[in-house]
Amino acid sequence: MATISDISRKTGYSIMTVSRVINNSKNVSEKARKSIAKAVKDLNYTPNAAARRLVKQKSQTIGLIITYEQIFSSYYFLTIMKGIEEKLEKTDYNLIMYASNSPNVASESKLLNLINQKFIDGFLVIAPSKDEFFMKTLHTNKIPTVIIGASYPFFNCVDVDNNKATFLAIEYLIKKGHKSIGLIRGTKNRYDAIEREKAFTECLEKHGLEINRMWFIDGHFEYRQAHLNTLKLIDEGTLPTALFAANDLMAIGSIDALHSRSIKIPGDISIIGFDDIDLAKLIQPPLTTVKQPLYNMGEAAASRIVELVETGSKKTVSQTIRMDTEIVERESVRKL
Amino acid sequence: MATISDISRKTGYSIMTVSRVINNSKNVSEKARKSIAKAVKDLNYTPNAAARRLVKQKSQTIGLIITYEQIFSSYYFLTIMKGIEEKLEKTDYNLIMYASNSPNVASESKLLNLINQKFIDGFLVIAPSKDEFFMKTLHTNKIPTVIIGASYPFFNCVDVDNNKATFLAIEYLIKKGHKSIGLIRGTKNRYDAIEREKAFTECLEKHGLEINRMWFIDGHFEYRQAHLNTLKLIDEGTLPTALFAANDLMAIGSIDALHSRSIKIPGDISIIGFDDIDLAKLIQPPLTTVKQPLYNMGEAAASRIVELVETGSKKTVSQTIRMDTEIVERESVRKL
DNA sequence: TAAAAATGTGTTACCGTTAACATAGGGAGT
DNA sequence: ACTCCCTATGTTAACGGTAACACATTTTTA
Repeated sequence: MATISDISRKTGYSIMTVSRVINNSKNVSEKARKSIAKAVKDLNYTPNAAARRLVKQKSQTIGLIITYEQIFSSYYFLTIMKGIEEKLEKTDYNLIMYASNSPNVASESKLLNLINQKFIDGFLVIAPSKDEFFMKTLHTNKIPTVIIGASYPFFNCVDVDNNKATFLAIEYLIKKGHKSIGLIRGTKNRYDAIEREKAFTECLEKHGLEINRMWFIDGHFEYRQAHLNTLKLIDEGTLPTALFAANDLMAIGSIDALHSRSIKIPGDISIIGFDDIDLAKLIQPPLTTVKQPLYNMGEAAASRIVELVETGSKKTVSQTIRMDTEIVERESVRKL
Repeated sequence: MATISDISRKTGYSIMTVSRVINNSKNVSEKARKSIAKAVKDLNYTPNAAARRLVKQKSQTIGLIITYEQIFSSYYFLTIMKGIEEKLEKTDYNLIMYASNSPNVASESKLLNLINQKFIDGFLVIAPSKDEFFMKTLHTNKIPTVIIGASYPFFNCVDVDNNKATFLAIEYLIKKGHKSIGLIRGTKNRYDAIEREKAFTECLEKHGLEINRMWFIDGHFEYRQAHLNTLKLIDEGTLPTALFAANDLMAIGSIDALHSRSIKIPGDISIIGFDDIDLAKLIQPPLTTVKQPLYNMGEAAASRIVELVETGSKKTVSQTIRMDTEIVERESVRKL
């Protein structure tokens, strides 16, 4: 592989001038710039990352921590990831994924080593659950970190206002004339699930509607659990006229279950989701849902972590960026 | 962060002796070793990865490429990954995950840069599909690579014998007295799916049993597709007495569908899976399946890639390691 | 007991890049 | 014409480690 000296030798310029061209510094003549650029191309040169890291004392790479549960509810996570990747692509930063829960990733010492060895400069964490042990490590060691999809105290976060978004969904249903509304809830130890469930009951209370615990379906943010437990409700209980699912995957699981029992959507029951994953518009009927700008959240988080890393996280005050949500009206909710 | 010179200064030994202790070289006195080891601990020293990479011209890291489909069929992939991680943990190598299909990962140039910049030393790829574009790049550039869960020509692979494993499953069903057997097939462009389907028809032919195309259910290796399409078969067709699913996730999707139509397993229909994922033993009835030693496959692949990277892949001849499979008898198949 | 080998330790150069400083030449201002 | 400053370029010294070699000192071998 070609090095900076090869370019230097080939063009007759010193390595420093070559370095300047590569780094787009100024004070380089147009002539030098051209000649060196050509040589870079001809020799197919790319800067040696290790050498750069060594001298810069920075790795120019961001670690993305995901937990196993995320991998399961994959659309959600993939969309965010895409936003992160494409934003980072425009900067000088690389991305490394770490799957946590596996015994040897994200352990306290591992995490610190990554930072200390200048292996990575900062972390992005997608929707950690409430009691995630490594979050404490991240916090006490002041490691540059941005969280996506959860509003963790003391951290930089990119999140939606779950309360507001849930009110949006429920009041939409109410406006459509629904008075009996059920909830398909997410994983119990996740912030988003907790906040949405809380907002759900608050909203119903506020509008003086009955809160019927029978209509709380455990979905764990998963397709299968939502499906199975919806079936159970159908077979053993009575149905509300509308259902609010804390994510789209569960909404879809529920819809499939309803269909398999010949229950029409939205004819017999309406359903609204949360997220607006790709699948939402592809299923029958297309799913009405609360859109989270997942892709943009990924982008925003990427920008923020780069900012933190560049300015030094110690100097900046933690802040949480709240993204807007909106109802995407499709065909799974009908007016009563 | 402490460096090797800090240790040197603190202990009075030269940096070279310190380096020797850190790398467990011999020709170091017990006294020096102890004194330095203590200082290492006291100063919480860890070697700077960038400096090492620079001088060694190696990154000591392996890239794991997974495609988005893998993320979906997550148990399979996670088990393999765990094997990889835990094996690599015992060596001096790090692991970086790359999710392909995202536009900016695994593109030709990106892949080459990773290698050229000494950012990673070699790749591990989990079950790439037949026409995966980056496999060509990997091959033509002679990049150290090991494939898991597919037998790609010209590559180092760790795989099972899908033909043999499928025969095992089908002949098990036949031995139990089944004569009408259906297939839940996987994603069409994946080697494992293709091989298992081929073996399925061959085995039926060999035993003079009818091959009924109506009983071929498309499952795409996914829970939901298998579920939906099983429902379709139940509602619109007749059922065989047994079903062979090309992976467990589909078997489970199918079982859930059957159950929701009050069809008893194994009473009314038997079903056998493939993989032996964790969920297999947890569902009702516990799933009889062909066990793939996924964890061990991950381990074996990790060992192999390290071997390739250390000895230089040019010198070694490609080989595919075949792991054994076995039937795990549980309760989803009954004797007719 | 002298020569050879093994052991423990240090010195130096280098990996590829960038930061900081140095220098030479050309224009502008007075 | 003389200083002053800007522009383009080069030189040197790091960054933190390892390899190769050198050199005592001790141990083994003949």
